[in-house]
This record gives sequence, C-alpha cells and structure tokens, in this order.
Amino acid sequence: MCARRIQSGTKAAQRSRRPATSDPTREKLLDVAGRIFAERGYRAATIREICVAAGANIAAVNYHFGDKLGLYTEVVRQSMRMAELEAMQNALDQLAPPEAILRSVIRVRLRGICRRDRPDWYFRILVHELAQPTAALRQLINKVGRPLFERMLGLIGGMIGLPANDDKTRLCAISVMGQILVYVFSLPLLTGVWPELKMTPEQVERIADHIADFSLAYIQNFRSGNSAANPDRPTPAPKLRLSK
Amino acid sequence: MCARRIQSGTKAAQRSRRPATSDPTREKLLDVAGRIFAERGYRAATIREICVAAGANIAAVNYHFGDKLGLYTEVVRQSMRMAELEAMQNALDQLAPPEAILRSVIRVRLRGICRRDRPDWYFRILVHELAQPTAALRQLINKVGRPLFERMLGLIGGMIGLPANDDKTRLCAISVMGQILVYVFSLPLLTGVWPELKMTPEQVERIADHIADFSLAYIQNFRSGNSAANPDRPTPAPKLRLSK
DNA sequence: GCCTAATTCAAACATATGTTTCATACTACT
DNA sequence: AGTAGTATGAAACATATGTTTGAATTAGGC
Repeated sequence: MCARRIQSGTKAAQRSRRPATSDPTREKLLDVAGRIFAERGYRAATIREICVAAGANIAAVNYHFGDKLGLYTEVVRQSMRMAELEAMQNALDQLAPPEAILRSVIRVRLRGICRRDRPDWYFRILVHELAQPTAALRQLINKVGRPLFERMLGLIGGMIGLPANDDKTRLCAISVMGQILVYVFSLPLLTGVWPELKMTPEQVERIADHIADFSLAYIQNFRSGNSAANPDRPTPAPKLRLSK
Repeated sequence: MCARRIQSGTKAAQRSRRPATSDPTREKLLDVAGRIFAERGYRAATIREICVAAGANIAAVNYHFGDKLGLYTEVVRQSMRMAELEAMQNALDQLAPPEAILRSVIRVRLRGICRRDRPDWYFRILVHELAQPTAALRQLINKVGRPLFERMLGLIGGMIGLPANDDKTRLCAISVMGQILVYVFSLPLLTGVWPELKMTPEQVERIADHIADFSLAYIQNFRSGNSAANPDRPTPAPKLRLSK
C-alpha cells in the first residue's frame, strides 16, 4: 500500500530495485507503448489508449513507470539498446572493400525502416522527435544519429581521400543519409506522388542499390579526378570551408 | 448578435460573404497562426497561445474562422497560394540547359527552407503533417510535393534519356529531393552531429552546389554510359521494374 | 444623435487526459 | 491457513483546451 507512493515519489527507485524481472504487464505495456508512441508521438499518444491496448488498467503505467514520461523514457531507452546492438552487428564487416560496406550500410538501414511489425521504433520515434522535440531527442541523436553519421564519415572520407571532419566528407555523408531518410521521413509524400511505391522487400533492395549507385558515382569520381567532377559547372567551385 | 451563431453553424458561409476584406484582427490572427502552426503543428498549437500572440480575445478565432480547424485550413490554403506563386516564378527559366535548371531548382528550394522569418510555412507544416497527418496532408502533397516532384521528373528524365514515369527517373528524383529535404526534416539531427552547420546564406549556397554536383555525377554518367555507371558492383543490376 | 449590426470581451462550459486514491485480488512465504 | 507485500481495478481529481454564451463596445447609416 505504500509501494506506489514511493514509486510516484522517486520513479527511478523502483527501477533499480527490480532490474530485469519479467513482469508480464510491464512488458506488455512497454511493447504496446513502443508501437503507439512510434505511431502517434509522445504528446498525441494517450495513456488510456496504451493501457486498453495492453489490456491493463489506467493506473498501471503510473504504477510501473511513475508517469507518462517515465514510460516514454523507458521505451526510448529500450529502442536505443536495440539500435546499438544492430550497429555493433554491422560493424563486423570492416574488412570488406569500402564500396561494399557502404552498400551494405545503406541496405541494412533501409531494410530496418520498412518492416512495420518489428521495432525500428527509434526511427519512427525520431520522426516525431524532430517534428516536436522532447528531452529524449538529444539521446536519440547521440545514440541513433551519430553512429550512422560517424560510420558514413569514416567510410566516405576514406573513399574520397579526405579526413572525416572535412566539410566535403560531411556533405557527402548527409547526401547519402538524406537519400535514406527521405524514405522514412516522407514516405506518405512519396506514395502520394508515386502510388506504385509499396516498399516490399524486393523494392527496398532495388532502392538500396540505386542509392548506392547514385552516391558512388560522385564519390568514386571525386576520388579519381578531385575537382573535375563537373566540367560544365558555372562557378569554379571555391574551396571555402562551411565552418569559417 | 446572431452573426456568430451563423458562423459557428456554417463556417464557409462567412468566408463567402466577405471574400477579401482587410480585417486587421483576422489578418493578424492568420499571420500569427501560420507561425505557431508551423512551429508546433496543428495539435500542439493552442488557440489561447495564438490569440495572446495576436493580441486578440480567445473567442476571436472562433468568431472569424468557426473553429480551430477552420483557422488551420485557411493558414494552409494561404501558404499553398504562396507555394504556387513561387512554382510559377521558377517555371520561367525553362530555356536554360537542364543542368543549370536543376541547379537552380535545388538552390531555390534550399534557400526557401532556411529563412526563418519569412513564410516557407508550408514546408515546416509539411514536416508536422508527415509526422502526424491531418486532412490537410493530401492537399499539401498535391500542391507542394507534386509540383516539385513532377519538375524533377521532367528535368531528370530528359537528362538520362528515360521517360518521366520510368522507375529509374523516379528514383533519381527522390534521391535529389531526399538530399534537399533532409536539411528541413532533420535539421536538429544534423546540427546535433555537426554543430558548425548554421545554415547561413553562404553555407546554403555551398550546400546547394554540393547537392547539384553530387546528383549530376550520377545523372550525367548515366546519360553517357547507360548501365556501366558502377563497374565494381556485385550484382549485375537486374532491370526489373519496381511496379510490376 | 440615435439605431442596427458587427466585433470584442470576460466568463463559463464540456471534454480529454494525466494523475491520484483507496479498496480489492493476488502471490509468496512461514 | 494466515499474513505481508504486491499488483490491479474503478472511481475521483486536477488541469488543459476547444467551444460557447451573453453582455459590453464599437462602427456605420439614417
């Protein structure tokens, strides 16, 4: 009878007490909340909707997680654990040629986006966080965005013969990431103007290959003939740095 | 005394009655609402916040626009009018070489994104609509997304020698659009991993040039040697269509 | 100068939603 | 079996927010 009062007072206490016990309703709540938060975002998702979807009482989330933000934080943390795992897994193929690695990274990222059932929640949650930020955004950037970006920087920097912190390397990395992210950030827009786009596994594979081809055309050309990428360019490409 | 009751009953009636009268509070309300809706999205924006920012009473929006959705609809409609105007303006330079046109389109779009003061509201509103759709999304796609996409399709299709409705043309158009949109959809993420990115006019110009260079490398190479874009590609690029 | 209609205002109303409360059911241990 | 700690349930509470109401104020026409 006093347990819940302790929890509502210090939400973290209850967490440290039972670190990984298999509480069925708690697990169900986390699972359902992940789906709903990813779908609607933090603000639009309601505790009642989550609880009825999980078959739990309205007070359950408050009992197990302190408050709505506690639940959200736990969902984000869990999602990011998965993201880290995935990143570690991908880091194994370091000995392949960089072109193949880039192709693989693009494919894996794009695959992770379209499977609706399984959680790539951190990606859909990231969409909502970017539209309407929460305290979780910083963590999400550091744990999800940065690893992908750093990986791209290392890969591309090596391929174009520039350091990872060169502006040109960063611009190229953003170009590649942009081509990937557009399929998760603005998928409704794309299907709106291109109804045949269904993101089936075969389509995703084909899209990933296109993005790799599209990107490698510039990257490999840059490597060979450094500044002569586009002869018919109007301005002669001044080499000023973005960060002065 | 009965006027407001008529309005709340049929919101459109009041619109048709006074088509373009310069009502100061109505104008102020629209202006402020555009800013706030673009910033917070439809759901998170509150009528009270809009009204106090406009120096109007809480009942003003209900009196002038019927309800919150009426105000939002009007804001979106007005934004899209501007978008159309801009699109018409850009369509003038049709006689330049396609490379120059593509470069210009990229630059104009990217410029429109970063000016915080002026309304490119439809772009920031589009971000929120994609994260959390409303009835306005379909219009926004048709009026904002489709023109840009169609323009890209025509341009790129002509450059790579494929029809506008070819999958390859569409993939290329999405690649270009993705590189642009990533700077508006995930700017917080980019500044998170690259703090020096400030989106000053000079930086924006440099970024636009990079995107053009990056894209033209593939497009122009595709035009000259159709399938031999990447010799060291593992799979031999099967030519199956995305839409079977 | 007054009257009618339009507009503005402060307050109230209705609903949605996060949160709390206390009673009840359940589980594990002795 | 009995009991302490834990979990669940139904209802109530507090707040935020869209909406409405009726009075007060202003503007324009005779």
